[in-house]
Amino acid sequence: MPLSPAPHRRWSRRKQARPSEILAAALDVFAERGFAAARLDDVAARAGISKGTLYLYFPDKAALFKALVREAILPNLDQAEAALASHTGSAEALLRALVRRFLAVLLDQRLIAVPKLVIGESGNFPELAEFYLNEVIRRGKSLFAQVIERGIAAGEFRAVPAAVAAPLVIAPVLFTAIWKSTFEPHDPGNRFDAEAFLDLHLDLLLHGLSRSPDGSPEPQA
Amino acid sequence: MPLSPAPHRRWSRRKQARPSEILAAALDVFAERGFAAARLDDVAARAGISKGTLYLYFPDKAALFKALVREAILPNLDQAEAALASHTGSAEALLRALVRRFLAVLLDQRLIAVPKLVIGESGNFPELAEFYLNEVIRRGKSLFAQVIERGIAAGEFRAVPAAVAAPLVIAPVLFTAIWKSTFEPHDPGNRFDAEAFLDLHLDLLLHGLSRSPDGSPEPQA
Amino acid sequence: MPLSPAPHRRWSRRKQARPSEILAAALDVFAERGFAAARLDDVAARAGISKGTLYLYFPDKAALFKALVREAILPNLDQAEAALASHTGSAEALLRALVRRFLAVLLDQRLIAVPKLVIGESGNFPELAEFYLNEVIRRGKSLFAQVIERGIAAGEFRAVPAAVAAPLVIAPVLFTAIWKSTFEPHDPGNRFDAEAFLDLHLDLLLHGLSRSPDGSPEPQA
Amino acid sequence: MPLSPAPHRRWSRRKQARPSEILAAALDVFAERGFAAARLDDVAARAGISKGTLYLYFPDKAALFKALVREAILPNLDQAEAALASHTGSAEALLRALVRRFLAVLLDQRLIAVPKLVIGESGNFPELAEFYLNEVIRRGKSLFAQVIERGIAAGEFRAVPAAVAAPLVIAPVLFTAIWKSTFEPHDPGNRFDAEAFLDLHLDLLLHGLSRSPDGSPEPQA
DNA sequence: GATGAATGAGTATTCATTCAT
DNA sequence: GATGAATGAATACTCATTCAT
Repeated sequence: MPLSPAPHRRWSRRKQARPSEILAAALDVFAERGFAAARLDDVAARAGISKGTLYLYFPDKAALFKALVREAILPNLDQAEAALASHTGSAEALLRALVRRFLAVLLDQRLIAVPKLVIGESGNFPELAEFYLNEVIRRGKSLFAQVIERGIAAGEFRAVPAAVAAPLVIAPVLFTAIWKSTFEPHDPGNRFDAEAFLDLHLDLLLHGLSRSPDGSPEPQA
Repeated sequence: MPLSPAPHRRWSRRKQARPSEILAAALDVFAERGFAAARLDDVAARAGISKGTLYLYFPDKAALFKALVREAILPNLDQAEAALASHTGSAEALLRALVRRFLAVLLDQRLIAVPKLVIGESGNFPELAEFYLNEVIRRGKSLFAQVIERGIAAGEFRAVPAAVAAPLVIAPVLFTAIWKSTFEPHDPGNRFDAEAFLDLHLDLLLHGLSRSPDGSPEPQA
Repeated sequence: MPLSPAPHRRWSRRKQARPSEILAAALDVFAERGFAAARLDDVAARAGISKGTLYLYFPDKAALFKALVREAILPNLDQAEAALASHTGSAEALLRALVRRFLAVLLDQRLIAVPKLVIGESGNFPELAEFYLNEVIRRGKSLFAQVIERGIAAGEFRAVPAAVAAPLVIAPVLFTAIWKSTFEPHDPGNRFDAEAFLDLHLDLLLHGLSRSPDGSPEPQA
Repeated sequence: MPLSPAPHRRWSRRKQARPSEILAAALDVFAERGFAAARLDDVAARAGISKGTLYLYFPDKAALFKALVREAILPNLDQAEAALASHTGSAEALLRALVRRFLAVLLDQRLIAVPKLVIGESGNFPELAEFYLNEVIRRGKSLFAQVIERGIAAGEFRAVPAAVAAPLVIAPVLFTAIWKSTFEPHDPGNRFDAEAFLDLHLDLLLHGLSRSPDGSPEPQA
């Protein structure tokens, strides 16, 4: 749990907790307003500190943004990589588990706001896009590529190019998270059924990846 | 071609051309900076007019944004719906054609900026998210759902729930367009191979959708 | 009738009528918004012409203001001076008549807006204050002073200094007009009873002015 | 003394003093330019602060205006009401004292600018006119009406309708203050003799109000 | 003459950042 | 460390004025 959404335990030294509290507040505000429209006043107020104190911890708004990306996302990648390393079951089971965990993290921790911010601000903050690309996306893509390769090696999957297939696993997950955070609040009647959507996604995908008993041809790269 | 990227005309009948010229400029600036960080000065400068002239055509920044969505996106939907109505071949061929056309429009006309803007600004402009949801997304989703239903009716596809499957067709296309506009500029070595990616997407998808001769089981909803 | 509040007679040559129509529109707009907040767009729209046409008749906003003062007020002064010259009855009757006429003009023609504008803009347009002082106020004050002097000369009034007393006649009239245009619209329950107010004003004033042999007031006619 | 025209204090406890300093500056600028033409830059400069600091104390221009009305006028009304409550002498003495005090406040503190602003901006800021009507004018009118009623009750004055007569007391005072602030600066030769004017006003008025020994008839309402 | 599209200087307001306390 | 008052650069928006048609 990289961010501390709770007011924090009584006995914790404040100075230790502050950065995380601030980042949690920043995530909220950035998620609601976007980067440019987010006001540091609001971040400070939500973190329960003064605006000046913000600058004791983060030199400027962009640094706050970067720290948020770093602290919010990377631990989840560490966790997923550990899961990959320790997994012993089938590639399909691992793929299903990672996809569900991926979506859960994006939604439960409101972390979907982070890629949305990166996407929205890549024009204004190229270094952030680069950082995100190198530290987050590459690792995530590699993670799923490894799962696919493991499945191919084990004879579970057909020999698709893993680097091309990996984003194909991810895209509907991101789609779901973006949808739920962007459109569902404005679409009161229709809940987006993420379960059914991801079930169908995984079923079609795994069906397509599976070595079919009838010897259906390998899809071309 | 809803936007006129062409520079200027003679010194008359300008009033007709202005709105499109302004919207083309606005698309550029919004795409580069996002909504909140875009300066109307820049839009005006890029359209070759003064700031005041902007306000002769659009009452405020939000209206400019809305008009952009309207004029840039809707004609493409009209076109796609016409293609659906007049298509006589297989559902698969139609699906492949629409997906390619969809991506081409997003990239060639830089229109991917529009959904990115909507996503980034939905917190600040809820009415815009609603408008986009109702006018664009619903129609697009319905379009692909109809193609799938047509395939099911024709016996080409298995009986998947079309409303759930439609976003599954779309997600990788949006992913590609977002990737190419957001990350590829910062990732000079690695070109994202959209061709290969969409080929694999369509192959796996159509494979999964196809009525297998051996009577493989229908995927559960 | 210096201003033309009506759309104008069909047969009138427009070029003749235009300036008056514009000034009538300007009076409306200035009365509603004050000088600085009045928009020439509104004046033009209300006059039924384009903004450019305004500049064919008046070089700038200040000139419009000055012309308004000139055309709206001076004819009424001419009229009042003519009434003074031709009057043959008692000074009291003349005073009463002029006071009532003064108020009626201010209210009926919405001319109260003009002194209000002069008062409000004297800091920004010193020349206008000077013009109004010299062309309007001096003449008005002189007018009432002459009536008082005539009354003194005729033995109707006591020998008060006429130049000091004249503004004393005027002040409650202006007060009434300002009240009715400024506060009565926001005070729906309470109509300001201008009749009773001016009656009391004139009664007390004339009572105070009246020549009594024993130093006590003579009963008024 | 509600406004602090004094320049500055030590470098602390400034937050206390700021609002009054700002309002004093605002009174100056509004008095010179009117509301719409006043620039907040000028207010800030005159208050010795930056433009941004203004917004720390007043949310917008209209709020500055309202606060000015509130802080500048109401204490004087409190004072006058206290004087009325504690006065033990004749109604005439009280009336004379209040009238002189009224004028002195308007001129010494430049407060005449406030009713001039209200009059000039009532079209643009109806709520301000309402506020001024309810908080200032009603109380002021009631104040003078009470003095008159006290005089009637004590047998000093004739039985005139006090609510009608009260504005009659006030009108020449306002006239004087408006004159001195609006026209006297542009009329270098002729000083307006406020002393003589108010003397004559009070003499005629009190003469008219006084119970004449010869039993002259009460003026009709 | 008349129009109204175009202009750009002008102003209210916001907000990231600083710094004296 | 923490505060929050102060700053001023930045920007959306307005409107008097001009001028090609």
